[in-house]
Amino acid sequence: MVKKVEIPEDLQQIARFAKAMSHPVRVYILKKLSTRNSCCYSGDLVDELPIGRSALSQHLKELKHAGLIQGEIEAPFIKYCINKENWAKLNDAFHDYLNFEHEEIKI
Amino acid sequence: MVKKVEIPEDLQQIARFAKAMSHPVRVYILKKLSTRNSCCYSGDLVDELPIGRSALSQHLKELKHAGLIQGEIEAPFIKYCINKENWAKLNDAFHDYLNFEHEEIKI
DNA sequence: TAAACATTTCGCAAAATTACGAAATAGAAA
DNA sequence: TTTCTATTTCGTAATTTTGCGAAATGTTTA
Repeated sequence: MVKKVEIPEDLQQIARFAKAMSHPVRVYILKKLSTRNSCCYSGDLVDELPIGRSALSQHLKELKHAGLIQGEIEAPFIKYCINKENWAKLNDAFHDYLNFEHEEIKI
Repeated sequence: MVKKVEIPEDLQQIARFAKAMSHPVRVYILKKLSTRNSCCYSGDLVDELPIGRSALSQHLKELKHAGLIQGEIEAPFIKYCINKENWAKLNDAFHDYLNFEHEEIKI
């Protein structure tokens, strides 16, 4: 008897978060913004990273769309910061998914 | 003065691990195999999951290629298990990357 | 107002991902 | 040996990802 399973929402959420982190540039940006609550401008990143402005812009858009960062207009710049609430959700989700305690089941 | 940065290896590794986890089916498989050191067959998975055999096979191949699972022939089946060593590396990498302690810098 | 600046959006192309069914492979059972 | 079973590989197609340069947007400065 076959019992097809709808993949649980928490695992689907892990996959969405993982997808947001599946490119080195996005991992770099998230690391930078999540460390010491720092923020930065697109221009800072384009100077550091080995990609052009429009490609960077798309990565920022994707992270924004995933809810992991947010941009605040500080003309003529846009200041990007981590979205603390959702970053915490990502942390919690991975914490639950991975077994950091490495607990062994003891009988 | 522009200082282009080569993205550090540890962040690139996070991106590779995240990519392996960027599809719900693969998240499901890793969860299943990493919990209670269980192993399973391709046939078990294809009965549970909403994809066909060949698509599943490709996901298994991808996880194998990422080093996260390994297959052992147990004819006529192939028994898939988590690769404990690399799964531990993934755990450590995410543990370092994410800030699970949520420590605040206190002055 | 015009020129300069920061960033995004558009249009495009190359490459990767995802999925399927058919065919291939390999071992087990008859 | 032939047949069955479990799984993978192949060929193909649709979709997504990634990146670039050019053009557009909006703001500041001259």
